[in-house]
Amino acid sequence: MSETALPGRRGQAARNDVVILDAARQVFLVDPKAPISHVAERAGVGISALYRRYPSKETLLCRLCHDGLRTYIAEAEAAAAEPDGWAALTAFLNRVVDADVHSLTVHLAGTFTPTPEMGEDARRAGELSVRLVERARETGRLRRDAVAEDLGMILECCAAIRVEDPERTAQLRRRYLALLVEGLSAAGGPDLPGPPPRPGEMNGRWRPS
Amino acid sequence: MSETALPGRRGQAARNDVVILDAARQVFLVDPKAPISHVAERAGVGISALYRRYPSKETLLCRLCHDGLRTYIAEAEAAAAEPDGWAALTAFLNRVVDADVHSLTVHLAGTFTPTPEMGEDARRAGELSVRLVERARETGRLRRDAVAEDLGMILECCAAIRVEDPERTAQLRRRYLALLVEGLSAAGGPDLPGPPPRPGEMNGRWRPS
DNA sequence: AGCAGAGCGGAACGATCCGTTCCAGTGCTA
DNA sequence: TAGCACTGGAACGGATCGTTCCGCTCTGCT
Repeated sequence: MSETALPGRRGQAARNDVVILDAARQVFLVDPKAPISHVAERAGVGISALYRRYPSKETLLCRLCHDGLRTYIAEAEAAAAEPDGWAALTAFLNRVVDADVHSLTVHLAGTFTPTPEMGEDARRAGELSVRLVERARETGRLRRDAVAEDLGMILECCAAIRVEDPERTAQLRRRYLALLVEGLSAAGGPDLPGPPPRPGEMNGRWRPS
Repeated sequence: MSETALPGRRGQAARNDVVILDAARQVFLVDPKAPISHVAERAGVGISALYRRYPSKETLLCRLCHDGLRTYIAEAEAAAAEPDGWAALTAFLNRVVDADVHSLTVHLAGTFTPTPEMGEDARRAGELSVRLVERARETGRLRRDAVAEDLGMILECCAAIRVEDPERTAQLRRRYLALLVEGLSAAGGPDLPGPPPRPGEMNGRWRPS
């Protein structure tokens, strides 16, 4: 925040950088197919301001998606520092749901061709998820038939919850995440039906469309 | 099925009636904004065959949506006949998820102006849901802070699960529905966070767009 | 003070898409 | 055989959207 004091044209440009990114996040969160002009309007800038920064819509989408992936990784690494494996898992899920990372990363996939670096990050995210689930299982509070790939599906479920008011959306998502986590912790219950999700099963979207 | 034997032009027309409806369901399930030509292709008929039956795309969408609503009601009434309240609720949820009714009814809302009859049916569906939850609560297996409106949200969660293969999609949905139901049955656990969903809170879509 | 140019707003363009209409063909049915 | 219900699919007109372009402003440097 120390550079918000920058005055003049440079300052406006620097401010626009973040304003545009914020607006894009909000707009594409609500409608992944929104036209680029909506982003400009929401940001209160002209279309030129967008095209000065990103050579195409695809580039902007890619940036947004990659940012989301990085947030996911950061939260996973933060959770890894938590000593209790169960608390680490639940805190991680809550943070990721609150940050609305999943909508951004997943609902945008398929609208652009991913960079190699993103593939690398996606793999790293996968590894961290596995580790998180392993540690949670070791505590004995996680049901034994849960797998790492369940995390993505659970996040997908929560991302589906959406109402007009963003704050209320967050509240409701926490409610159903709690329900799902309660289900995850049922050690005594019956096994979950069906074969669990396989790695990469949900990623049909990642081929360039 | 007794009329599939009808030969000739009349028979083709009768067969096309159901083929078109089936195709429309499949297509709009995957992409609610799909063009009408996709439906025609999937059905293996020309566009005229569609417009002979429905005066506009909106009419077809409305029909699909209303059919889904009726299925919901039918399943709810069937569940009401089940003597055990908990079994009634879980069976109902499984049937509705399997029938993929929620995607049709909800993801299509807002793309047309609902008929008064649909409003009536929607109210009836709401009443049946309340009754279902009440009976399940009386058995003591349903957590006390669950409300009828939770059902819609749970269905929304399940509808969010979707992979390429429809059969596999159904399997996975059952898995996460089981997780959610397990959470619903946790009588001893902590209360769910946040205020529960209010009636009509999820229905911002029902205004004509 | 004056100027080069970075940065900007938004109109204009061209491509694509999609709902709907229209017409010529086909094979029952009477 | 004449009429007609039904059909396939081309054609049309309108809307949408990504991108380009042009004229303007205001800054930072000389």
